Amino acid sequence: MQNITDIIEAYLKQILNDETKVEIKRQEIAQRFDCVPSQINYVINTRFTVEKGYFVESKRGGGGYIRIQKIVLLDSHDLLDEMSAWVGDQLTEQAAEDYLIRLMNEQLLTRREAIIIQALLRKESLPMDVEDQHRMRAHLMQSLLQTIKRL
Amino acid sequence: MQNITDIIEAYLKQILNDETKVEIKRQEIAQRFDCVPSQINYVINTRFTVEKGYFVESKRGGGGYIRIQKIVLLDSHDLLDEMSAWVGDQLTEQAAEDYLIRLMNEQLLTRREAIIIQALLRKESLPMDVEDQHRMRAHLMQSLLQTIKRL
DNA sequence: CAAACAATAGTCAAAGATGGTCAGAGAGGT
DNA sequence: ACCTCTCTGACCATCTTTGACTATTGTTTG
Repeated sequence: MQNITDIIEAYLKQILNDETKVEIKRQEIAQRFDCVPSQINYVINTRFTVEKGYFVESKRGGGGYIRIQKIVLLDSHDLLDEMSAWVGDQLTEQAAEDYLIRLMNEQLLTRREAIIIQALLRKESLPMDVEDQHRMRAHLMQSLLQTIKRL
Repeated sequence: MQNITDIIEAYLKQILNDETKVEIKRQEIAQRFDCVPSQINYVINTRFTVEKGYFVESKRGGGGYIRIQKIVLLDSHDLLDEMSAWVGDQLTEQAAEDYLIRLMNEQLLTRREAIIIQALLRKESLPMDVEDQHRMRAHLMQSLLQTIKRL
């Protein structure tokens, strides 16, 4: 946890523990953490994705900002359908993990269940070329989401 | 106990006596023990395997790391190995179900977990021809059995 | 009001920072 | 000699950091 990305991520998430949203000025944060402004975009693109449950808005020009919000979905059934749409027909290992963590946070899966499924979705469990792995992983995730609905 | 591998192994295990996990930087350790970085991979691949009771995670790039954790093994370890041998590399849907029921009866899986996994092993979840389904199903079952060992 | 200027944020590709793999050389034991 | 385990280094994969260039929005000026 010594790279800037993790530090900035921690900083923003700590704020999000209290507030439901955080609004920043890219340049300001970049200065505070002594990095280039585009670093902030990197943090947001890798740590505050939809898969991880965040919604990001921004505006350029004078008075510009970047706003990050936790997504709160009221109905788990909707969440499952939404996730299903997000997943589509291709899924990387990292994205799969993010979805599982999300399902855990929404208490739709236990930690143990998430760990088991994660293991099944790892590349080592999918003996095929990378393209097919991504398709296979997405397919399994879709089955999972549909199954959870009926549990 | 003169070779570097054994020395590094001892060093890491000594830390693991106090901590439940140890996180290292490959390059750092390699420098401390004056060897090439890939030596560390060798140590991990030969001394900190799942079979020996360790779980290893890593991340590349800036802020990368290698994390080693002790695994608590169940006393059902032997059963799982036996089942693994039985499964082999081909598995029908019915056989998979039987194994899952067995795992439930042994209290190694909850009912919910079994249902979820069964859904993932159904033919509808494995979009490929029957031959490949059987192989894929076996492969996933093997991953499952190995995963249960370290839960 | 339109044009120019200022103030922001976004994109992308290259460079940097790590860890992973693998085949072959080296070492030690039988 | 042969076999197995260890060690090494070239090459690969992945994640992070940086900066030049671009896009958008707000403000000032002619």
